[in-house]
Amino acid sequence: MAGFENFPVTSEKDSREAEEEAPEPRDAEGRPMRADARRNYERLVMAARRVFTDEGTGASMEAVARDAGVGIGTLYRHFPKRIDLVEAVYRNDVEELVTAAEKAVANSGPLEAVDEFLQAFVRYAEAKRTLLSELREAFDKDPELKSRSRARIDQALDLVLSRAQRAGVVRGDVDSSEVVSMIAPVCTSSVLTAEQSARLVGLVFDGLRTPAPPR
Amino acid sequence: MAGFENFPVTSEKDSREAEEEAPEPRDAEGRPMRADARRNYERLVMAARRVFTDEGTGASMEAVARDAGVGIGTLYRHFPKRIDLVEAVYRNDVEELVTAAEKAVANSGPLEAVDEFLQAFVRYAEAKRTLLSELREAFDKDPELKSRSRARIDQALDLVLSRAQRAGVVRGDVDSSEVVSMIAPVCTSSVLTAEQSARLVGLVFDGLRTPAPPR
DNA sequence: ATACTATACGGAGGGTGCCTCCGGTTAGCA
DNA sequence: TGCTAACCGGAGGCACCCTCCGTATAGTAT
Repeated sequence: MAGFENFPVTSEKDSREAEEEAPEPRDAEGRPMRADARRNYERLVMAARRVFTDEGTGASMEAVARDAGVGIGTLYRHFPKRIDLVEAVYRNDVEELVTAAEKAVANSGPLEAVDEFLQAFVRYAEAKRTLLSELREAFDKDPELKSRSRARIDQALDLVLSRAQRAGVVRGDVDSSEVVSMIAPVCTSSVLTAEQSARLVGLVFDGLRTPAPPR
Repeated sequence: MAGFENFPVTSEKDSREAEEEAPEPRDAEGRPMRADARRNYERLVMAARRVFTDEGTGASMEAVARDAGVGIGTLYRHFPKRIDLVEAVYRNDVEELVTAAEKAVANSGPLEAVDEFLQAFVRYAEAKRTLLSELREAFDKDPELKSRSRARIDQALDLVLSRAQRAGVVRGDVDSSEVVSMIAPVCTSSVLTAEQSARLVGLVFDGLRTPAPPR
């Protein structure tokens, strides 16, 4: 429906059903994408992210195509409807959040990793703000998009959170889903500025720490 | 800028500067509006509320004009830009919230009035959800719109809240602005359904009661 | 290396929506 | 009842979303 279903950006370690290591991007029919098609697909998602963050909802498809250096027809070949492009950008942002969690686990201490991930989440939500209404529409059209993305974000946070809990630096009576339930509305609220959201999430971080942080 | 500045719906008892009791609606230059103009203005706001709630952001100006039974030119005479119409609907909703508070104070007991107002607030916020991004734009264009509306809502809640506090049925260590700060993000959050928002506001209401409500 | 074919590319153009302009009509007043 | 200022309404300009189809190219077999 939305052009290409799952553009593999993440490197899933999920061994539940190791059907195939698929580093090769494939199109809807399962055939590998042609090199030029893949190049343009990636360019378009990147351009869309730039243009949407710069111009908000008012950004035009033509502007995205121009920024990507491709024709308007190419854009619509990959993303039949405007909402499909919004969805692709969103999926990309979610995957970046996941890799941010993986990087934090790999490169930072248990507590720092939590802080880094929460900051990444604030940035992620900030970008989401401008297209909030269009995302809502995408969620209405495809409810699974919302639940799957939410599950993926919960997993990502769990990666850093449970590690911090095992290390004893974060209180053990919260799970990642609860934390996301708390910070997601704060970060996407339309009545708060980005700074206020960031501050509130900082308070949540302090609340997670154990023992109590120095005042 | 936005057609007609302050369409008098409320009956302000503010005696700071009683320049004139103005039940007569006036246009930008201070002259009274012609009867047909006033009729169409009101029809347009009502029609816009209907159409926006039904069709969301995708609603067209033509649809509003049709629903109001006026020509497209008339719509643009009153509301030069689409955002001006959104703003008018929003102002109208805020004023209805204020009158809801006044009615609750007049017709219900101290505690029931608080509950009624909170429920009215949930409905108000629910209607606001669909045009959230456009409202954000309106706030950016005219920051005073946001602060004035917020102040007016705070006042409205204070009407019912302080009465309940004087009656001893609501804890005294909260003020209306705090309560609005708490429920506004909850009600406009894009990650919660309307039912979840209503439930959470119900919890806030329980938390306000003193002594603790029966479980 | 070359030829073939499936696939991708890109721009012209249709349809819709926001907004403007101006001639016809009507409310308010003497 | 007549005058004038103000209002009404629809045709049309401009921008944007999206479609269609002829052209160019990647991938493959010889």
